[in-house]
Amino acid sequence: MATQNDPFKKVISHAKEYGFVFPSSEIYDGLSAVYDYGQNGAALKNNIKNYWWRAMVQLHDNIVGIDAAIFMHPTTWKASGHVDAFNDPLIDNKDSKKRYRADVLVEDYCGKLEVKIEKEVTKAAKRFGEAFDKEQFLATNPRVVGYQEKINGILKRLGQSLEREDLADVKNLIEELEIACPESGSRNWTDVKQFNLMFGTKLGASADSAMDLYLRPETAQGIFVNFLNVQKTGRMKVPFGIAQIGKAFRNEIVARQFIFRMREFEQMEMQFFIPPGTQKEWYEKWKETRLNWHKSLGLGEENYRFHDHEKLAHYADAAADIEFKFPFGFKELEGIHSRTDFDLGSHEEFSGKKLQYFDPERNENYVPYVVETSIGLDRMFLAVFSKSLQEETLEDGSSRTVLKLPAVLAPTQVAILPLVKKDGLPDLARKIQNDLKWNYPVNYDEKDAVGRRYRRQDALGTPYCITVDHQSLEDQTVTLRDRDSMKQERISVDQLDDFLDEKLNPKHWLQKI
RNA sequence: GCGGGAGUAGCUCAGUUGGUAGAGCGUCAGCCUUCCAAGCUGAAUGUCGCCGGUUCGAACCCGGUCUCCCGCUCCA
Repeated sequence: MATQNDPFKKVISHAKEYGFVFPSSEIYDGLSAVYDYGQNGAALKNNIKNYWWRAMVQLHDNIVGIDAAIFMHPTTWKASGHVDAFNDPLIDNKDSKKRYRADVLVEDYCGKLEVKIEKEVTKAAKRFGEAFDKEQFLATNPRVVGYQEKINGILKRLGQSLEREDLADVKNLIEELEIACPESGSRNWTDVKQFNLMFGTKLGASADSAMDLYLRPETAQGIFVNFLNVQKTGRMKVPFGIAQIGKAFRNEIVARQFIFRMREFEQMEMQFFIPPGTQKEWYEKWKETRLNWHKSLGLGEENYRFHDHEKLAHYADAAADIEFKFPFGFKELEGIHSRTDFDLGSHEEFSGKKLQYFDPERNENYVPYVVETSIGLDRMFLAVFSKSLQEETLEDGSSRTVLKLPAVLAPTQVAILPLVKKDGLPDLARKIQNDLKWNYPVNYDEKDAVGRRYRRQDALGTPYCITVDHQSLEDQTVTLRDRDSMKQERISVDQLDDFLDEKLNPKHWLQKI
């Protein structure tokens, strides 16, 4: 891209220029794929969190929220499967510059051998007709047996090498098998390197007593390990949910696209514990509920779609993404996963503690199934921000930049502007500001022509501007200007609270769900 | 990590064959103003990403390095 007309580039520079998102440690040239939220970004982000928390926790009497630590006992990540699944041996082809997973290359090679076996079977089946005994053929045909032994040998060696992290041997294996790059046909490989998607760190100040830890790669496990704590102390009855907002960390090989994929990111998720066998129904229910939450913000229904996973993660029996139309296309915004009893079951196994629920209706103990909703807070921020940023051409042919944030999320919800900064107008404006600031984030501005101030507020996404003029001094009315329509109406000062409550109270927004 | 592109004021960018930086917008102070940016006056802000080399002299040439963007690779 790199053209200044690119809408995504506009998003990034607007985010910086107006105090929403800054590159991290910018005075030191920044840090790759790490960003800081500025004064307006932090406010917007908090408002998004709040909107989610209200919808999920406050409005559901069977969902509670927790805040688990980022550090967790290392065994957590064995139980969750991350230690295995987040470790990839990668190898580059020096000629084609393509990167592959080394184990996948070897497995693909074995796949080709299996195809050869299949061909032999097909040939033989034709030759022998009715009398063909497949089992016997597989066990006795020397060529087929040879192939099969080779496959078994390769996979065994691969497994052992990966087990002891003997990456040199994985490379040897690739060379011995003369595996070529599917793209270039070249056999000019780099060494195999292990990529761990989890960030490691140490607990304990002295090196010898230190314990290896990971920064959590997902927040979900903090909920699973607290399942019983919450269920018992909260007297929760299945079905119930535990929600959490928090940071997670993944050492992505490539982190890109501004705040869409960061190495440090924030998730808002809820794990819903249900009786085994009811997962299908709850999965559908949460898919719908979550989509409605998104729609309630009014960013345009056409910007959302579901993407059902065909290839499922190791823990899931159904999974879908809610995708949003970002400036760079439809991408995952939120995931809804039917996680089965994988997590709790696995933690039972590794911890030796029972993580079960006695269901009085069924009169039995079971490990609850889980349906998860997990939304990337930074992605949600980007979705809201990028969709709201608009360049409008006005009737007179001029243009304005306006950030049409959902009013309920705006960092500043009301700006108070004295028409001129004399004749006592600022005094009344300040008085109105001091009244309103108890309920809303309010901004006061008296510098420059009022039209310019409107545009400034437009760029910040402030939905309402209140202008105090000379008439205000006489009859206690002000003009109230709407960001999106640019229309103004005169309203009495003592009606402001009612008007703003109608427009800004999250209640009215959440009732649309 | 590989390949390509790029880094000059808060933003967008200019900078002619190497002679130590400019514009517009924005910001700040003030003036003028009764309702939708681009009236007036004044001001601040850059070690031209960083380090090194060539040169009397480097934003410009060379080497290295960092960061960002795009495409691969990876991705619960």
